[in-house]
Amino acid sequence: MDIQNTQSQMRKGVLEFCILSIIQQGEVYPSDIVEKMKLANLHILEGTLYPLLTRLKNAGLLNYRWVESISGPPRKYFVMTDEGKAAFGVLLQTWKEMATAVDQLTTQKTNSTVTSTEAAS
Amino acid sequence: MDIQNTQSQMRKGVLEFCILSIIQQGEVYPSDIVEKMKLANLHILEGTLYPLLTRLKNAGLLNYRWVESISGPPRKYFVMTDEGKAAFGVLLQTWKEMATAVDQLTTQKTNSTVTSTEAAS
DNA sequence: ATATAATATATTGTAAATCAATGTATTGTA
DNA sequence: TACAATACATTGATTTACAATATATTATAT
Repeated sequence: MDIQNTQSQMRKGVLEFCILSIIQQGEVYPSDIVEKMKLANLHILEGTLYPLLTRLKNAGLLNYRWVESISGPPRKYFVMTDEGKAAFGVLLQTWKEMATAVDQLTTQKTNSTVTSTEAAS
Repeated sequence: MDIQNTQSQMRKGVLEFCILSIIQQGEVYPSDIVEKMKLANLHILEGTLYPLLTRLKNAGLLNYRWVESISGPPRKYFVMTDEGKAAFGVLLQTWKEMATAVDQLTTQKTNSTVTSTEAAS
């Protein structure tokens, strides 16, 4: 239990949301996603990404198509389904609301000490 | 794998950060925390909160003191340690950076389709 | 007095998900 | 022919939130 753990927890929470966002912006294959996430300082490993994409695909939010590559094996390019787009809209709203709530919660002023008399209520 | 799961993941990620924030604002006991989190639409259950507080206490970020209550058993009021305040400062910075990164990532424009020729690089 | 309700701290077992490590397959290059 | 690079994928371990339940204290109702 250290700070780094809490920091990574924070990043984990938005992983799926960010990945859906990246795919919504255009077709990508897993390495693209890793790279884009890295640029946003939200690192994700392949061992995390592949099962996650499979989950999202099985949930009907994503589809993929094979695209041949000259420099290696074929790639799975992922695209959003209509259901995925709708889900992303919901998550965007959730994110905005949560970010607002967290900002409010974390920028309030300090309170005073509690006495045992006040603890009576 | 549904949207609600992703939503709750998102909220989980900021749990510790928000709880540290609440305690930093003044002494509270667990029920206070549950209530304040509820007001921010970030629900947390006691089965989650107690182990979490114990973890934070063992990590040296929190301390507590017993305060007698007239209406029931004594309460554990939690306070931040100096180490906890420092950790909260770091997390606040992490949150701000992450929120900015996520906002940027999720408000970009849509790209075009990838051709197999472009997949050569 | 005794039982019940309310409050409060705490633990246990389960399920989900990330990560590190590794595996499998394909293509290009030495 | 062997090796390196690229890419998809799985496995085992660890963490952790949750639901359910346990334990204890105080107030209230009968």
